[in-house]
Amino acid sequence: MRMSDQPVVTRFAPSPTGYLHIGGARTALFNWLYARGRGGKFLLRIEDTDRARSTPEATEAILAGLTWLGLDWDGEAVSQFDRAERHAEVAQAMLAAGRAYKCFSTQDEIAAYREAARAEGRSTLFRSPWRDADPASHPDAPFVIRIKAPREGETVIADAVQGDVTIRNDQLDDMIVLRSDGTPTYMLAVVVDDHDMGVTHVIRGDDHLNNAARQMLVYHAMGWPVPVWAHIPLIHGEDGKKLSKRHGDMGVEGWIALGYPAEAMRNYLARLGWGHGDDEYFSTAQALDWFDLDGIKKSPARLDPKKLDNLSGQHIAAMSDADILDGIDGYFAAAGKPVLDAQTKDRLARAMYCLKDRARRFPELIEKAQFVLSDRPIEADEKAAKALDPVSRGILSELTPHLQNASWSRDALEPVMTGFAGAKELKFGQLAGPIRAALAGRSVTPSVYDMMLVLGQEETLARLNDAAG
RNA sequence: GGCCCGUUCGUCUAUCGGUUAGGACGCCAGGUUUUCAACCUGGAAAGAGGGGUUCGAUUCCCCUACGGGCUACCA
Repeated sequence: MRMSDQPVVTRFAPSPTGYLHIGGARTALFNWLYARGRGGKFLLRIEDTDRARSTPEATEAILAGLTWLGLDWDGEAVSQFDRAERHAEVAQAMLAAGRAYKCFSTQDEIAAYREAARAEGRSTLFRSPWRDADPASHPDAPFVIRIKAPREGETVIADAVQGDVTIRNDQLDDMIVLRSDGTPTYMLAVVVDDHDMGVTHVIRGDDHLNNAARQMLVYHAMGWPVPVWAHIPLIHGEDGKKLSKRHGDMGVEGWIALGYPAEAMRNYLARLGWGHGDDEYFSTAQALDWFDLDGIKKSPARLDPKKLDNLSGQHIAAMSDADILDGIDGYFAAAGKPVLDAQTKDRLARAMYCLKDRARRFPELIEKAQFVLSDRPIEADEKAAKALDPVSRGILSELTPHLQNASWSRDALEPVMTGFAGAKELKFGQLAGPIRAALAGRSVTPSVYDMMLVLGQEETLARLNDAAG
């Protein structure tokens, strides 16, 4: 039975040495989409074998990032470090089977070997003298276990994204699988874990493409079925270079703090390096339905915040009020602002219908919601203050009586307002500006009618009178 | 240095030998408009370079250039 015929099992295997960055998030998303879209399993493994660089905080940040993105995993996250015994066991098994050997070369000897090789222009791959040594000649000294790599022929990686990638076996060295302190190396650990976890599809960054050839050695040595590989291109910054701090290489919490909803991030990330015809804006359900390995591009993609903004605006407009409120909660938490209290939420909810389709990110929505979040007296910002010059204030004081007896609906208000503007020979804009300033203290707001409706007659008149002075 | 991968408008991409090389974001112009967001119409904008193969190449092959990755007792 081929791996590709079994129920799909994918995994995301980050090393907890920092936050979950955008590239990792996309890798996780691809794995999640592939598995979930096929009724398969999506597993999580924390590659924490590098004790010096791994931190629990990083693990927490990664889990939090995945959770925010809505990428749920099956079962408990596996700690690679906890499985060290099993890894060592496999190394011993390969040793016993003659597929691996003890190497007593010291690090100094190896370094010297490489230096000489480089000087002579030879391959710097280390060729251990212990590969075929008689066990009887083994000294009583520290050793590592190296796998016996073939030196003839070639290894073909049948990659679902990259196609067949052929590596000559003389490019492979006898990599170390077990260190002298008895701990496993990454190359051994990934293979053992992927095998034990039943992973059928390994979807990961193409920085691992060459490693796949080395890892295949372990599969072969153990007689294990090789998973389907899919090495996806890395994401680059706006300048086409590797992601840097300047160019979007922040943790997902950074994107949350910028005010993007999770569904927008999923949409945008999925669209980066993967495509489904001309579809740009789509739901997670559609992505689940459409996602496939053969739609993945082979070239790296760059981040485009403008496009993310555009998609984000479309998603916010389409989200339910409750989802938006939840999203804003997350945004406030990530941005280090106080959580929304019930009253604020209630106010936002009342105005949501006229806010959601005019904001691309949550901060923009909050900014436009100031009219309903603020209480009297309304403080005008600089631009709004300008709109409240003496002439405008006069206009407002003339307007209020007309609103006093108006019935409070858009249909009723509209003729009153336009009639007033017409009588005063004002363009509607000349009237709307001051009203906007009086009601919101801002120059950028939802439509004046919506604000009046949301605020109610009493509050509207009070604010108008406040401004009219 | 060696090996591997990549290269279509500024960006994300479509095209799976024959297209006026399509779409989206962004940009420019105009329209709509009470601000913003949005919307409508139009526009500029691409096959890295060079060789092949072929009746015909963006598409297949080779070389070069550029970009990226791997080459650890890191993951």
